[in-house]
Amino acid sequence: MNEPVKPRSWKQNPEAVKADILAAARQEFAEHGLSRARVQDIAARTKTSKRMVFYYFKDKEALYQAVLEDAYAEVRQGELELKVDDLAPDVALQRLIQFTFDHHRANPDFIRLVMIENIHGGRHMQDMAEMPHMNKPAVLLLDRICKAGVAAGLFREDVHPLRIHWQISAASVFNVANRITFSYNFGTEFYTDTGQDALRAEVTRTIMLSVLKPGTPIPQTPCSDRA
Amino acid sequence: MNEPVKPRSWKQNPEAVKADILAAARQEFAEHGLSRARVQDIAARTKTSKRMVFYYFKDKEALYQAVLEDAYAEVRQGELELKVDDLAPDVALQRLIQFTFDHHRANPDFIRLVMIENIHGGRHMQDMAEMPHMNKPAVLLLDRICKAGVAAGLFREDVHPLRIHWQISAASVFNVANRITFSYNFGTEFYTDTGQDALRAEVTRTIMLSVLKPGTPIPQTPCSDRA
DNA sequence: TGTTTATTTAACTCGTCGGTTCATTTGGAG
DNA sequence: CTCCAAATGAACCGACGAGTTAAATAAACA
Repeated sequence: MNEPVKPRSWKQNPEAVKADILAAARQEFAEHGLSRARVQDIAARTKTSKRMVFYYFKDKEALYQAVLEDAYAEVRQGELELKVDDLAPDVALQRLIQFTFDHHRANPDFIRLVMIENIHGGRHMQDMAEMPHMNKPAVLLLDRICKAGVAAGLFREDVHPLRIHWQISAASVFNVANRITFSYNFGTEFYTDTGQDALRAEVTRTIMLSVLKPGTPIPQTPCSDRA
Repeated sequence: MNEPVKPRSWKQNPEAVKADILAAARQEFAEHGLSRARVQDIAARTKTSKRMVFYYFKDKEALYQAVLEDAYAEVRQGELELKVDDLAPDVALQRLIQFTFDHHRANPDFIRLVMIENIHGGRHMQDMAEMPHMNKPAVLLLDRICKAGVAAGLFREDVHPLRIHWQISAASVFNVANRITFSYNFGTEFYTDTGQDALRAEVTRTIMLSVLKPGTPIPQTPCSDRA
């Protein structure tokens, strides 16, 4: 339609401005880390000015914290899009693994923020009260899948949902977080598109194997959603 | 008392001073990251002064690089201490997994440096020519184990040594690198001593299962060396 | 001992960057 | 139109910290 090309006057839309800043800051923080990120550079990525960054977020740390919270919320929200409740437990678990692998791969910025937060001892996430139960759904889903899998006689009796989650996370996070050092030390074969496919298949197979009762066949992989 | 408050004389021992600085810097960098580490604080941990840091290492980046190289060398050196060549392939692999898990756990500073390097895109390790072949022994060892395992009919025909290494690393690195965020989000049960033992056992079992031919029993875990 | 050179110290420089001040503009409500 | 509060811009400040200067002192060796 006929947009006013020249914003000779701005509309009051603080939320949009804040969102703009948040997005810019996420990139900048993810790229450079907390201390190397420059507020000036963040501002440069936005439609607004450095002054406004401090206007809407009190200081750099608060901004970083907002970015972290926002990124967590978004990524965890994305996880809810996986619908597996009507599938057989083994298929459901398999898809969950593949989905998580892809999802992390599709969100490298988030992974970097998590790395940064770990380096900083989790100092900033501790103020975020909502965080603990943003993460619950993932484990609850795994819990349901495990219960169903055991009930169906497909899974080992001693499956431990949180441990499975740990293993899925380990592979999916490591894949993104340590890409650089791993490639440099051992070559890039896993970090081509086909390499990633193979890796995902192997990770999936490995975890499935550890969960299924001995002898239970692994479901044929349904080629699944690429993120 | 009128004693010589300052040591009036010192011995010329540049190597010791450099090593002192290197150790202090490693702690400081591991704790705070590259940009948040303060040269002044590094100096404070040494017996010498800030000036000397610049005297022996030209600047902060060069010092960081020296630290990284030193840490890599030390950790990779430590890996050579594992002697498994005379063991059966399955037992050897199992011990390698357990050893790696423990070894990483015992070297959190190293892991943090690796995280930092990943965040910085590997910019500093690229100048280190020796790095690629510091890492070879680990994969070569795995290679030998795999060949022996296949030859003995214990391992699957399609084992891929580097992929196994990837999986061992993923678990061992994630365990240390993401301890903080994982505990905060999902509780600390895996990060007690007994929790770590259980986790290591599960990681080991999982990877063994993915390597062994279907039906092959996993060796009884020999309680192994704690790092 | 004397001379040279490596090592050390304290004080200083100076750019960078988070954060602020203050004046101005704009939108909106009455 | 008028007034107020929200929003914005430009210029500024101050501290923090990497890296330097220059002079002092001890070691090494003749």
